[in-house]
Amino acid sequence: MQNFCGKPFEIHFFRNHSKSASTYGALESLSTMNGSMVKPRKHVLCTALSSCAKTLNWHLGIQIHAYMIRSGFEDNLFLCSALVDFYAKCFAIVDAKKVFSGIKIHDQVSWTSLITGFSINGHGREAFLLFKEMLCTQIKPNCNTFASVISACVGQNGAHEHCLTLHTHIIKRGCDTNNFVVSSLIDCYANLGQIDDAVLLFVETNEKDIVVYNSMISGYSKNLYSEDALKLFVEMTGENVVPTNHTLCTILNACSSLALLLQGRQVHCVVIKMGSERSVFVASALIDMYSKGGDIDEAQCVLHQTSEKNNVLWTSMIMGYAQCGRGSEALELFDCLLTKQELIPDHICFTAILTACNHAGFLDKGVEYFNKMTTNYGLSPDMDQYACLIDLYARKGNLSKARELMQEMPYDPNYVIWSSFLSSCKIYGDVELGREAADQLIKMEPCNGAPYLTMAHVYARKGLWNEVAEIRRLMQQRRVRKSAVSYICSG
DNA sequence: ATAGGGTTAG
Repeated sequence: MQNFCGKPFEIHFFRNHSKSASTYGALESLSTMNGSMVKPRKHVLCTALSSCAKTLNWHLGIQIHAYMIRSGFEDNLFLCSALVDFYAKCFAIVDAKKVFSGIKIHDQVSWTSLITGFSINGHGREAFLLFKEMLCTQIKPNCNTFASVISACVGQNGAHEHCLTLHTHIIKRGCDTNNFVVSSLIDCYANLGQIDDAVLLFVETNEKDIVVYNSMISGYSKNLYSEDALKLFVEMTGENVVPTNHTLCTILNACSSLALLLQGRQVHCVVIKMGSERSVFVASALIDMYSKGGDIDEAQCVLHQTSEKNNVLWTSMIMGYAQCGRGSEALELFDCLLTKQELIPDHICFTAILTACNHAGFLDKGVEYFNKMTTNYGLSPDMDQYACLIDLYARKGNLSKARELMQEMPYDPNYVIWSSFLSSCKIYGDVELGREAADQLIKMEPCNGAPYLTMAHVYARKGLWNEVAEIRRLMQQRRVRKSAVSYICSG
């Protein structure tokens, strides 16, 4: 048995993780043909290439490319488009571009394949530029093209303008009722904070599928309209649209952010009805929802009922303990997992355990974990873990050690770090370090009155009335407002 | 025969 390159084919190669029957069939028939020395026809190669793209079967894909060249199929537009798609999906965007440039006469599919390729490889700008280039040709974009180019624009610079331009073209070409296009547009508008535009589009769409609903629900959630997200979820259920795990996660997050324990429990019922508890995504959303809602025992139950546990689930639980002040339990769980080697901790695990130490005031333990991170697990701490440790020292009153760490760490302290440091300076009445922290904060956010007020408080406690007056003068001179938020922030 | 949407956790 020979393959296209003269080496034997490995049959098991075709029995990979392809999900669709057609993918399996295409690869299977290709292997059978190969065994019987029948030359595969062009359309078989085309389907096979598409399957290689879907299953990231690089090895077979490049063999098909080689075979195409040897058999004189190099100029076939169908095969070339499929090749562009294959290379792009396998992250070989340079090869995809090369094949695309070699095509003499393009069609909608070849253009769309490369636009999608740029998009999924994170080159949103190039995707949009290529789309504009396409507009200058005879070949007009269709719904597939629009769906790709819009999702490429999400989060890009100039997304607002691009979205407007695209929407105009979409209406002109009658693609504004296509669910693929609508869901991308909703996502794009929601990411721009233009929730009204997203809603307008949503209500004007007649036969909405689950993805369109999911886009709108997560759009609401992203823009902090969690109540609307929940309302739409209920409405969707009434329309007999079946939620996916993705829907449930989004909805549970909405419940978490509103600390809506009651509604969260109802969603938990839906989760059980759908048999979605096994999804680690759903389980971690549940744990998070119960933790934030204050029902740590229920969070524990969810964790225990989840058969496949991973880092995210464990970390959610540890963070849950940390946030509700059950520091000892957080440490106990973490240590137990390490001993049993059930957890290979990463940066976020350490943030969780350091948060637990911080909330419970376990300084020695905190230092121990912080050091363990590097010595036992080869992880170099990032800003978050430094922030925990610095805050831990400062809250315990060791301000100079905290200040030292801020200088030692390979990052510039951010607003949160300076701000919590200032709070500790206030508690322990350290004028010198407090003044430094306040100066830094004022430099970072000149209009925020909070650091001025905290410093005024520190000075007043020490009876430094001249300094208090100086602060008042500075605030008037710089027109810094004492907003309600500032009062709250200054503690 | 070839191309398309929402990727959900800490």
